[in-house]
Amino acid sequence: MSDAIGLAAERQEKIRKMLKREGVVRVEQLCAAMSVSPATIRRDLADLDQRGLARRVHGGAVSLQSVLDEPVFDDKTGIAAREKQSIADEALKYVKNSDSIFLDGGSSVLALARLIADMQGITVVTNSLRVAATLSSHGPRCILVGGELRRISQTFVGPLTEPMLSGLHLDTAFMGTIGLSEENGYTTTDPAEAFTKRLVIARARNVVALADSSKLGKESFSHFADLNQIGTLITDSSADAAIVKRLSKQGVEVVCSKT
Amino acid sequence: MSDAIGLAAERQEKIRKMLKREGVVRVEQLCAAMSVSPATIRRDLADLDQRGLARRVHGGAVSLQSVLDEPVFDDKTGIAAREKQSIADEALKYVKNSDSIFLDGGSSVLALARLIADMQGITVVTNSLRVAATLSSHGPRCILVGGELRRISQTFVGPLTEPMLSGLHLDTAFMGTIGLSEENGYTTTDPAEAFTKRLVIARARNVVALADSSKLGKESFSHFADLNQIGTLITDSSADAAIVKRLSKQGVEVVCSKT
DNA sequence: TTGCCAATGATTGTTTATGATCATATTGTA
DNA sequence: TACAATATGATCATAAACAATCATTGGCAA
Repeated sequence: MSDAIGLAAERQEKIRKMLKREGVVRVEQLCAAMSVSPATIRRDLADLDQRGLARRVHGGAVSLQSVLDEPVFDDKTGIAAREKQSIADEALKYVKNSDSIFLDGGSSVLALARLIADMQGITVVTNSLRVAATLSSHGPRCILVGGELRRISQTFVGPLTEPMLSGLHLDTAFMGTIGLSEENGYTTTDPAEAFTKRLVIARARNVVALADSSKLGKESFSHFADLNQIGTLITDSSADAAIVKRLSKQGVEVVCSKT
Repeated sequence: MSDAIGLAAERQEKIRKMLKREGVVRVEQLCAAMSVSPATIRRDLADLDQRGLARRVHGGAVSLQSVLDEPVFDDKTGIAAREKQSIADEALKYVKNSDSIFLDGGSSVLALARLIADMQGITVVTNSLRVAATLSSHGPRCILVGGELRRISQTFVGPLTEPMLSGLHLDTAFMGTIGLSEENGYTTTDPAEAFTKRLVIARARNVVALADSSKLGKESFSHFADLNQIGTLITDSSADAAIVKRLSKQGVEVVCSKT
């Protein structure tokens, strides 16, 4: 009370300043700096995390800025890493021995690629530089579909992928997506990316979509699949139950990984 | 506990920094740097490995960046990186604006790719994972020829490359080689690798071979080009003068980079 | 004043991170 | 090859941080 900082907004502003300056703050440190209890600081941090102004970690919080100065791609993997990991764990059950599978460039799919790096006896076809790099030193047979490098997604896309894909047979294709809505189905940002996704879907016996719950109900620019073209959707347990139910009614097998 | 770094995120950030700077870190070294137990460091490293931000190895971890960027596989011959660099410098003179060029998987060629990463206005076609990784964040247009991953050379090879290459036009192809002899021409270790090299040569208007002096007079298993199929050979100044002279007489333009 | 409300602090049981121990696996060396 | 040295993963105990709950405080209006 003596020199305690009264207003919540005032404290949070100060926390943000410290975060910006130091990158990391501890609960304990903040308590001392503002003469308030740990409970209050935790509430403030939870609030900041909720509003996307900081990232809560055990013991304190870290600046989003320090996460953001890395390549665009790594951010995506960092943000909902836990959900993506659990989605990947679930997806692994759809990989059978001696299958040939396709992995595209989504971050959940990349998490799956890491699990697959320890397998043998399957064939991985991919258009993702990151997947190929993950499997570069060891892992199952790896075939990369050529094409033009799209830097933002680190994938190879475009019409050049066609002649190569047309010669391949795929058991299961695992695909990420940017948006998934009941009206427009599966959508992504780039037409060239969508083109390649459509080719893959056409050649795969089964298609499994990996989409964390933030993708549900979203729409992006370029359509690449209708709902009924993709047999299985794996998402996380935070998924909106109403949407999941309606998708199920439309014949999509929806799997929610446990968090 | 005294000056131990408290937050896991903070430690991992620091580990990544060290990895970026040094390429390799050891558990012991990290324990000392942050005053925590080996168990904690191992957990951090396992976490980073899981998230694809580092690669765990016995005794510590290595940077993923270095795995893809560093030409670790070229010093069995004892040829210094400096010579390969000077060969690459020389080769750069054969790249003209608005060209489309091919870069294969040799280590001298990789050195050339690093120089080209700062250029614009050309198109790079490659079958090398390392070249693609080098150009992944920025650089000229990059097209990767698909195929099956050959781990030892980190290239994509085999019959699958054919449909893709057959649609492309190449101004200049820059190629490494394992052996180069007057009797057998250019040779490499792997038939699948040779197959792809032949395809490229057939589609390129000019071919420039990059071969450090240790390759001259050597022979490997699989033939991919006759001497007269490759117009220019760039080697280093330690090259055997007699061989160089005889090659020149056979119509090959031989360039020796200055050390 | 009285009563209400929002914010804070304290208490509780639970979860998470850490370090120590030990059996096993890996690496380097004779 | 066999051996020694080291690194490792698994397990457990401990301590710290946590979420949930409830009590307290102080401000404000009727």
